[in-house]
Amino acid sequence: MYANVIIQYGNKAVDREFTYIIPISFRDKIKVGHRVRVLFNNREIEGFVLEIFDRYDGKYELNEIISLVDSEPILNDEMLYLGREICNKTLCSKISAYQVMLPKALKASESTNIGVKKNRYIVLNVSLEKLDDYISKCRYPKQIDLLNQLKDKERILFSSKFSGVDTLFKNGIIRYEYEESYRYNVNASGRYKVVNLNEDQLNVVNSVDLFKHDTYLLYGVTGSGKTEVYMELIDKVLKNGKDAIMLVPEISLTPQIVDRFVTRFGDNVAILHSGLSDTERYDEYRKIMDGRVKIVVGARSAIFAPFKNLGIVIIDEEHTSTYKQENHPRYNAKDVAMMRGKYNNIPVLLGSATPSLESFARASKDVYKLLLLTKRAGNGKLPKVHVVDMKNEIKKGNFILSKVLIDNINDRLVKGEQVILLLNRRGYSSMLTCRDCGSVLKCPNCDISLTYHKTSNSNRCHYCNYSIKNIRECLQCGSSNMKDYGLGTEKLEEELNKLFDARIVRMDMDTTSKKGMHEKIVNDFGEHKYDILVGTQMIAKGLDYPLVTLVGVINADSSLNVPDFRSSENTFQLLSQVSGRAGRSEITGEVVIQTYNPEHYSIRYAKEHDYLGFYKEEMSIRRELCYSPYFYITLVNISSRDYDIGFREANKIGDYLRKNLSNDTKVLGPSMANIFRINNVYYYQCIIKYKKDDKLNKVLREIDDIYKINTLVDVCVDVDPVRI
DNA sequence: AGCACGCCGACT
DNA sequence: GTCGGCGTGCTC
Repeated sequence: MYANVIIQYGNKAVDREFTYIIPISFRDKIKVGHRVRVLFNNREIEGFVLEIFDRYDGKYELNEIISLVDSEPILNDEMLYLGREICNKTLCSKISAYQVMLPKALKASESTNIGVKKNRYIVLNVSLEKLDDYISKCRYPKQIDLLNQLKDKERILFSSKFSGVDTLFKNGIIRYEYEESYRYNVNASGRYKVVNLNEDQLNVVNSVDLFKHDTYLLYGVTGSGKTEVYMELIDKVLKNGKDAIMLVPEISLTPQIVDRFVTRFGDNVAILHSGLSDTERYDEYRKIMDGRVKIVVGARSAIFAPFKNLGIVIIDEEHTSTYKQENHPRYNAKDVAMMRGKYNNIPVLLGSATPSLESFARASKDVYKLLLLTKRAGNGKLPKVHVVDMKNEIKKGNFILSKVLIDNINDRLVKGEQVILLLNRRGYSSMLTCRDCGSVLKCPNCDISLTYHKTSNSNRCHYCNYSIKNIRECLQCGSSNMKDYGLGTEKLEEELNKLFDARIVRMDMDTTSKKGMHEKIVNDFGEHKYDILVGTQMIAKGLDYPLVTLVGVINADSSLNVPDFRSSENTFQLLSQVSGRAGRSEITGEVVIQTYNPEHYSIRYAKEHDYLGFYKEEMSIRRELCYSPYFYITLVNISSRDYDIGFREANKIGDYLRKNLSNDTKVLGPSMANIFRINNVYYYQCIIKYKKDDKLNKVLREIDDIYKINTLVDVCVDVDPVRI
């Protein structure tokens, strides 16, 4: 018997199956999906069995498989299917398609020592008579105490508090029992209660057919109680004896949402997010594998939860780009959800207050089934939105905060209510320029200006992490006449401290990089330890604070000026989402949006809470410019450390695409990428727009094959990119 | 990724 | 003559 094995071994050139002989000793045990140890190129490594067969006609002298790593296969049939589909759709390497589905402890690699934690229990090993006999002769009070405890307890968890336990063990009085334990546990806070659904919510729940595959789009305004709907559906799925996956964006996987699920479903829930250590992640994964939990709540990779009887997949905030992995393999959890939906014949539910144009377009063409929640659950009103034209404010000398916003903040502080301020740029100021020679302080490795961070007194590159401390003089002309431009969260925080006598907390990548800080800020703000929360877009999603009645957006244009065809959509979504943080209880909230483009349609429609209006206008632009959802987009990224080689090869690739793809397919470029140079690597890109092109997959694979052995140029295909 | 094989310059 | 430079190509 033979097995085809795929291994993780550096170069893309070895991303194929290699054949090994299955030794007689485990012929009856080995299955497809098993993790095995093999000798490859004189090194012992791990791989996955993808095929088992009886006859080998090839010409190689084969090695035997050394051993099985685990007693059961790591990849089940569904995962093997998902791996093939992901590889096919995203043009990634085969091995990465399988590895990405697994926690680190279960990946095929050279060595892992992430083990299973076991609890040790002390159990009585002799009859009660013999025990009494032993106690009467024993001179140690601590041992006697322990033995007396064992008289009416089946077992006692081992602890270092005891003494002489090993002596008792050696004397055969007690024995040890071991049991697997899980390191990560969350308990309900008791802050949440299970609420009854209103009529609208019930209608939505009842519209979902749990016994066949369909994709549903739940379009529900902020605060309409989508989470309650999700939980009710999951409850029904559980009652049918099936399991559920619920995806949320990483940054909204806060203790709040976890708490709500644990409150309702207890220890039936596993949590998967990037904050877990490798061992914790492994434990959560094992809870799923072992059937100890029926629900997983998690970020992107939780879509691979190895449930054997999946009943529903729910994707909250479906419009967010975080479901797409931005590095290899570039899979989108939404696509994987559809694959699992079809495979298991179960519903997939996408939910959002601002659905992506792609999803809403599919819903309006009945490809997805549209479900609606048009009212806020507690009959709360959507907040009133003021748009402030900063061009006028600047004339009045208000550079950072407008008068309206200052007045409103003061008003809330007096009333003891809370304020959230969004500024989508971290750091202190966005650039440092010399007033004498006009030069801008730039990253030496990237085509981008350095951001000044006052807390660390350094100028940092947000792309390559380059950092230079304490710049007082211009590096070009030596002048000390330096001026910083642009506004970041640090400077805003400083300004707020000057203007208000309030407790202010800042939440951005810089204040949340330490483990647990994100949760701490979220919790502390929730307990009203602060009055004002300042932050980047990570504050826009999911947070639910009844005391927040004012939301301010400081520079609404920052996401508008990004050169991406989705910048209007992203801006509209961000403004709508952050506005939704205001007035979630009885008190109606207010939102102040500061902008230099008050007439821009994404700001106008966000002001009116008019998703449909925005949708229609944006769709007509997308149609005009041949963008998604009217055309599919695939990006071919070409990068090189050598400017000329990159340019030459990018042009070759552009020509090749134009020559070999269908006539109705449009190939743009190559052009220089948005940021041309990052870490001294030059980036070019070709954009492919198509409605249907049977040749595309084949042509892209050809290009991939040619360049996978080229060490000077890197070619990376991104199907359905979320960013251009 | 490693590691071997292979074909040309400066050395005991 | 040989030791070793790292370019190319293979790994079951």
